[in-house]
Amino acid sequence: MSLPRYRQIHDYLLGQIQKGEILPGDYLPSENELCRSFSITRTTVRKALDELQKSGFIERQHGKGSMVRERRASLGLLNVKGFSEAVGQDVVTAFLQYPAEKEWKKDLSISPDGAQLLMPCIHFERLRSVGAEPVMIENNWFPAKAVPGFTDLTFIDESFFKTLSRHYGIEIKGSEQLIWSIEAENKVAALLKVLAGSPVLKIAIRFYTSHPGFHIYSELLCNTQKYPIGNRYFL
Amino acid sequence: MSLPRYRQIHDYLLGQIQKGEILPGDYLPSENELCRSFSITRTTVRKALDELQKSGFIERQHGKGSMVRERRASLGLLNVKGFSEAVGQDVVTAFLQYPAEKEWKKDLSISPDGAQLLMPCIHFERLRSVGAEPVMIENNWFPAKAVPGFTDLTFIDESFFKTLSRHYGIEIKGSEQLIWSIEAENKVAALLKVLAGSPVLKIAIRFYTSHPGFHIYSELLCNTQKYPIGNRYFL
DNA sequence: TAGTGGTCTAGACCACCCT
DNA sequence: GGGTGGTCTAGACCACTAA
Repeated sequence: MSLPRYRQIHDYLLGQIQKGEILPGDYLPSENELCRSFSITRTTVRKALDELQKSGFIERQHGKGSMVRERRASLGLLNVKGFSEAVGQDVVTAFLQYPAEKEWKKDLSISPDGAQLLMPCIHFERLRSVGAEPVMIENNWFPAKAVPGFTDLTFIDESFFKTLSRHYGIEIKGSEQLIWSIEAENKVAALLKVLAGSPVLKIAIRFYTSHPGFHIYSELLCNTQKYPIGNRYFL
Repeated sequence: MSLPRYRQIHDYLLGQIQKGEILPGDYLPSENELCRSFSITRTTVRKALDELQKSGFIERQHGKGSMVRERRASLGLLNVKGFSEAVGQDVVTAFLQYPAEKEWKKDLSISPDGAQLLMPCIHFERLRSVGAEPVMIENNWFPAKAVPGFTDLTFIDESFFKTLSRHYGIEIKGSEQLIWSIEAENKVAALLKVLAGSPVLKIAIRFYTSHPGFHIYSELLCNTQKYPIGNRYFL
C-alpha cells in the first residue's frame, strides 16, 4: 500500500510549501538537485512537479526554475483536493449532521449510477467557516459498503479525504463538477447568514477514487460575497 | 514553431473524438499501438493521453484501456480551453463590441500587473448562445503590443485562442479563475434574457500564455438556469 | 558558458483485467 | 498467459536564462 515515489516527493514538497518553509517567490531546488537528494530520475521528479504546477502551487520558468506561487484569498475548491488543503488557516468546521446511514438524496444533480442506488449510503453535512463567517454548506453521500465502521470514526484533521486515505486506503483520483448560480432558500440563507433569495453558488461534485466503482457525491452551497471560489489550471 | 510531438498526438486524438470518429464508450488504440502508429515512445504517448484525461475526454482503466467519456450538457468552461472546444455544436457567437483599442477596465476582479496597465489594451465583448438561448456574456482585455494588426483580423472558427495561435504563435498555457454568484444588473439581465436581479455566475479569468508576460483577462457572466458550468479534473 | 527546465528515446518491471 | 496501463530508470539533445 505504499505511495509511488513521485507522490511522496509531491507530498513532501507540498508540505514544505504549506508549512511556510519555502515561501512564495522562492525557488524550489532544481530538478537535478532533487534527483540527487532523493536518488531518483528526472522523469519521476518532473511528475511530482507537474502536479504541483497543475494545482497552482508552483510556477515553472524555462531556464530559471520552479517558483512557489502566491496564495490568494479564495476557496481553492474546484481542483480535486479538499477545502482545508487549499484554503489557509482559520477554517472552522461544524457538523450539522454526523455521518449516518441514510437514503440517497432523490434529486442529486449528478446522479449516482444505478448499482450504487441499490446499496445503503452514508451521509453527513457540515458547515464550514473562515473565522466567524460561514462560507459553505457541504453535503456528502457515498456507499456504506466500502467503508465499514465509518460512522464510528473521528475525522483526521477535520479532513474527510485524509480520513478515507488513512483508514481505508482510498485516494481521490479525480472529480467532475457542475456549477450554478441560484437563490438561497430560507434555511440555507440562515445558515450562511445572507438574506433569503440572495445569489449563492451551488456546486455538485462526483469524486472518483482509487476504488473503482466507489464514488463520492457532494453538493456545496457557497456564500461568495466575501470569498469567491478559486481555481487554477495549467497544461 | 512546430508543436511538440505529444501535443500533435493529443490534438489528433481530440479531433477524432470531437468529430465523432471515436464514440463515447469506445476505447482508444492501446498505448503500445499508438507508439507503433506514430513511431514514438510510450513516454510521449502517455503525455498526450495524460492531457486528454486531465481535461476529462478519456477515462483510463488499469488493465483495460483508455475509454472515451460521455459528453454532458454543460458549458465545460473551467478548464483551460475555450467555449467552442468543450461545448458541442450549436454554439452561436455575436459581437457586442468588436476588437478595438480601449482603456483597461478599472475594477477588473483579477488585476493586470502594473506593467500591462501602462500599455494600450485591446478589448472585445461577445454574447454566446446555445441555439436561441443566450448563456454567456464574455469580455476580454489584453495588451495590444504583442498582437499587431489584431483589430483588423477575422477570427478563425469564431475561436479567439485559435486565432491567437495561428496568427501569432501564442498558446494558452494555463489559467487562474475566481467565481462568484451575483445578481444580474438590468443590462446583463436583458442580454441574457433573465429577470433583473436573477442569480448569475460571474467568472474572472487570467490566462497565461506561451508569451511570458502576455496575459489575457476575461470576465464572464453566465446564465446557469439551463446550462450549468462544468469542470473535470483528474490527477 | 553553466545551469535550468522542456522534450524524447529505449528500455524495464509491476499490477490489473480478461480469457 | 497475453495484453493493458502505472511506475521508473538512465540516458540524450534542445531552448532558455543569467552572469
